[in-house]
Amino acid sequence: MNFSAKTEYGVRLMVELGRQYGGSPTSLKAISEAEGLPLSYLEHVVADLKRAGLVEATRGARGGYRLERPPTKIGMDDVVMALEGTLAPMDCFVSLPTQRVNCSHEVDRGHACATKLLWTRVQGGVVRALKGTTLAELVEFSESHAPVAAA
Amino acid sequence: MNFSAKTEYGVRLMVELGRQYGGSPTSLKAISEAEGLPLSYLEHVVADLKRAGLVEATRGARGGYRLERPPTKIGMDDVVMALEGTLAPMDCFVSLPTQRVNCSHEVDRGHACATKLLWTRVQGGVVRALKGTTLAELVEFSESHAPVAAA
DNA sequence: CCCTATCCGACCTGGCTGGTAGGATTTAGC
DNA sequence: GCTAAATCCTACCAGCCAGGTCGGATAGGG
Repeated sequence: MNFSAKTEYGVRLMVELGRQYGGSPTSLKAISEAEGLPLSYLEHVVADLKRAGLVEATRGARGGYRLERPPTKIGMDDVVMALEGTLAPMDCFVSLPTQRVNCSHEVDRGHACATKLLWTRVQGGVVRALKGTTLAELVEFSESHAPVAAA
Repeated sequence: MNFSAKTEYGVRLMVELGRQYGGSPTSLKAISEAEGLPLSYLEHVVADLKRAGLVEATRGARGGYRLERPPTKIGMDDVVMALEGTLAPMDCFVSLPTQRVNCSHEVDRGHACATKLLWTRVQGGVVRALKGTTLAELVEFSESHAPVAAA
């Protein structure tokens, strides 16, 4: 069970933007330097976030990115979903837009696949944990634990 | 976020063994045929389960595998952990044997990595979901949903 | 205009996952 | 004791894709 590094980067990026919320847009360059992440890769990451409507861009000089909504209104489930594409713990586990989750090898032979029950519960646990955490919390957490705020 | 196919196979295998609990050992061949999984790969899978003390083997003709404990005493966290190796949602997220979980880039620059809070919660959710599910439940589920028990 | 940004798509590559192969060892049944 | 049916063990392989790079187009501020 592993979230991708892309997701880690994306979350870090969002936290960084959350920290600047209300101010002028933050450039990717600044973020990449602050977090020590490859700039060119961050472009892809932020593209996902933008597509999901979590972030808005200002082009041109002195441009950059800003959050679309206040950090308190951003659930981490949205963020992770945008980056990860899905929250299914198993490939066969597709949750159609309007439907409930369902496993592709539903009743593939005699008996329904038992793993379905398990993955449903796991997914539930993950989603609950993510939904119950807002970006604002992470921002606050990172700030309260900052040891020496830039010497 | 994805569990490996190996884990899926392993869980299916355990369910199959759970179904036979109390009887004579079940051979991998039988399981591979029942579940439509490659026999030679199952050998690797079952090796993990054995190493974790979940399953015991009888060698030789008419041999096979049996559960070490009754299905009601087997939490799915043990099973998945044995197969997956770890339940950390991020690579940097190592839980040392005797210690608490901790992220390798702890206080890697100015501020503690905020993602730690998030991954801790997610992991908690997953572990809770797994721990709260026993193999017995899955066995029962798969049996109760069996439509036509072998025509 | 020029510098700084976002934007966009093509491309590359190492490692990991899922799977195979082959042989050694153990044991039940005849 | 042979043989067949199993587990066991180790080495190998192939494809996929995550993570990362690059080049260039577009947009906007000073």
